[in-house]
Amino acid sequence: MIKTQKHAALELTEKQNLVMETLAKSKRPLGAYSILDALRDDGFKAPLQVYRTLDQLITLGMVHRLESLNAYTVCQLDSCASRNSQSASFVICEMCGLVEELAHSNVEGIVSRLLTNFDFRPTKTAIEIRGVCASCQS
Amino acid sequence: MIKTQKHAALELTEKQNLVMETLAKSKRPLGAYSILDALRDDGFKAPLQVYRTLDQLITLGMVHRLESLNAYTVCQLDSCASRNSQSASFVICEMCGLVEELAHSNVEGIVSRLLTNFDFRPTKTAIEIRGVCASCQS
DNA sequence: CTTGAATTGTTATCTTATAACATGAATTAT
DNA sequence: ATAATTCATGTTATAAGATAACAATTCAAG
Ligand SMILES: [Zn+2]
Ligand SMILES: [Zn+2]
Ligand SMILES: [Zn+2]
Ligand SMILES: [Zn+2]
Repeated sequence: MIKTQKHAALELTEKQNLVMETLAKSKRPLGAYSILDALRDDGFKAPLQVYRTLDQLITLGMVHRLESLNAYTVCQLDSCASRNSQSASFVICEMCGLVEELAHSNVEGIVSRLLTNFDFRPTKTAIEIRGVCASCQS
Repeated sequence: MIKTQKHAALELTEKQNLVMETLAKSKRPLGAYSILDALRDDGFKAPLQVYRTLDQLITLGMVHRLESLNAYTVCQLDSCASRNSQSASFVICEMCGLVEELAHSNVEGIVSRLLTNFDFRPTKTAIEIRGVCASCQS
């Protein structure tokens, strides 16, 4: 085959594209069952089809799971997909639901500083800062 | 009444004490249903009794929810209860299940630095760093 | 082809969490 | 004191999230 492995990895399957589009269209993170409902007419018939597709996209660093919401959102950065990053940091507005991803570069140093006294090798970091966003503070 | 409000707040109800003891006895975080099973003979008959008690203890800053595990653990610090802190940071070993809480003082500055460009007022921060602990690295 | 591995589909089930309503205790008003 | 209101707790039912187990399909060697 002619395609490089990396190139092939970037070509998403039909199902992966459908989930990406559904998440991208939504302004808010979606639960797996909301995604399922949105894609009932597109070949998704059971939760597992959604969960498997989400797992694939998460492994690619294109989707993240919001742990404190049990919900999923498209990655807002370039750096995650390019490094297949499983780690992501978010601010989440409790009033309007806004979710914004924090740049990777800011987070890395911070994590290692947090761990200075903790002989601990991190593999996956989840930072979720909940509060009130700029426009909801008025 | 003679007791100050603060004093009263520190006196836990029977149910709160039972949940605290159950969590403290366990070396690992527990799910709500595990707590329920452990306390079936002590008056807990439905999930909601556990969830309501957990909510109260979380509000007091004595228990934290581990978002990435859907599980609950006793606070390991003094600072959380004294300030009713809802925010907590943990390292979680993926090999042995060890959970260790990171000191509040280290985290606060870090969060505000993360938010320097993000006109965002944080109310509750969850940091969960997964990886491999010291003893599991051998 | 045939076989075995990997992926996908399907059903059933498990875990986690909350809604809705009932009951009971405590506080306040008449 | 008793009725009315409020607040906490109990109970049942159900929603929402996730996975186990197995069947069907695809696809690449041999
Ligand atoms: Zn990302
Ligand atoms: Zn907002
Ligand atoms: Zn704590
Ligand atoms: Zn360990």
